[in-house]
Amino acid sequence: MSNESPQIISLKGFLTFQILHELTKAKLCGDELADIIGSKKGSKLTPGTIYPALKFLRKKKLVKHKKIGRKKIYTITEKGTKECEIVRKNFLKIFKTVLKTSKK
Amino acid sequence: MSNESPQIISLKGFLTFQILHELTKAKLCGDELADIIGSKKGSKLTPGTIYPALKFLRKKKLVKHKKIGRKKIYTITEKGTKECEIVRKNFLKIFKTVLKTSKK
DNA sequence: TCCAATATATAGTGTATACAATATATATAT
DNA sequence: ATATATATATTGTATACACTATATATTGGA
Repeated sequence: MSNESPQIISLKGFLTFQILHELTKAKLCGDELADIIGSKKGSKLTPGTIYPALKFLRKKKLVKHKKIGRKKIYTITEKGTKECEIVRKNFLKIFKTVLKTSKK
Repeated sequence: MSNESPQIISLKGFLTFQILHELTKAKLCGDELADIIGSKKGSKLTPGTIYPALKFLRKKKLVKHKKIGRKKIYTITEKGTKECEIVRKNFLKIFKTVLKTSKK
């Protein structure tokens, strides 16, 4: 009866890095980030996931926002851009071989 | 003044995936895995990190081992191989764009 | 004006890392 | 044979994510 555990190993992690990465490409509000990042993993991120992460990034001054209507449009700061580059470098160092292993 | 806070965003995560990935390339004992995975992030994984992770993978029958002297040589199982391929596919879906952004 | 939809936010919980400290077993060198 | 180094393992603590559930604020339309 559907003992279909979809996947044993979870891919939970690196959310703040993903947010910063998306903000290097576009200005987005929380809800849009929840859509974009969620679509890559199969389901939209819930408010309880995205907003605490944005709060953390704001506190660390890696992102800032401007209120437009009821939305808060987020932008990456200069500090955030630097941070994102450093983290990306470390990320690649760790996962380089995982990525190269291209399945035919 | 070295305000060199090394990195604000952590890259904690995906350890079991990393272990499985390494075991698709070679048979290794726990200590060797701690070395290899640790070297990619800058410091060797401690016993308190690597052994619980191996215990989890054993319980899930994604890896098996053979005792050789004081070492336990780990091998990925068929189930583990399948799992690793699924997880890799999802991993790439999530982080594809991160990786493409190659810094010159 | 007031209601529904949108967007944001917090509280509480659980899991997976990750560390230090400690313990135990085995192998190797002397 | 015994001391030292190696390898495995557990305990306790801490943190980052991510979820569900609930709450708040704001906007735009009826």
